[in-house]
Amino acid sequence: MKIASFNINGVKARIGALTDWLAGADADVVVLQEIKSVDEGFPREHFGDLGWNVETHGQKGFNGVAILSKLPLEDVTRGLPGDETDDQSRYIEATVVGDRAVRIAGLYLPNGNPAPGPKYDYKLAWMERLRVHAASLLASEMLVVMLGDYNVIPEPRDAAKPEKWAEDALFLPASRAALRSILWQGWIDAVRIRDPWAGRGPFTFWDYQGGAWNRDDGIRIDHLLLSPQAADLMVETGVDREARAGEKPSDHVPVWVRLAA
DNA sequence: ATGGTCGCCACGCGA
Repeated sequence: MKIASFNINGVKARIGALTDWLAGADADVVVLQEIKSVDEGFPREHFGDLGWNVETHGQKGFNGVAILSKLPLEDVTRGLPGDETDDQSRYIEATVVGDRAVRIAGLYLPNGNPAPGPKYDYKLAWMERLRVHAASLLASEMLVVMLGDYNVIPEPRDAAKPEKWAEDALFLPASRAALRSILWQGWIDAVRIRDPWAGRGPFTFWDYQGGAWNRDDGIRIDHLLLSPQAADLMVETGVDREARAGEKPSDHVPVWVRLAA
């Protein structure tokens, strides 16, 4: 089972790029972030005609997440537990059954800029809720893949120019510590362990501004976290860097993992 | 030091 994450920065603007990527990706399950659409506005028929089951958790204008799956999506839940007053659409979960059942958790973690400030407070509070919920996912002992746009640069080598991000919510010590506190529960960062002693990158995001792509001034903020049971079945992982060079690209590229499940 | 680019949706906001 191949499972991918793609922050598409507007599903309506990305129908072409997303369709093209899907045609060559051989993915079974794809979680999307920043669909920037309400549920009714999602091009459900377009992707349905291509054989995808679609579950969305949309929002007007901003945010919004979705899951596309070739296999049926079961036990779908929307929203991150822990705060009934949080009305931002950033989290969706579903189970996909291939050779084995895999729990898929798709997330769009708050950006948090400017920091300090209320947006950064929201980011850290959201990460604390994610930490608590992630622990319950691990306790389930299911195969779990928790993936998406984490909006956190884990380490200096995950940025082309780490010094540029020193004051940014994506790289502040508290953001990195909060991500580590989740990882250290026992999650496996699939792209990182592929080559644990490698140098910089691979990157998953290049800003539209300032020619960041042409300078390869990127960061790694889209992550695949695997439960130990899922990591045992990991056979391959990758970052589809070439998607950033396509027509009308998102500022993020897909990341993916293949499980023997 | 500043402005640089997108998407959404029709204006400024969020990233």
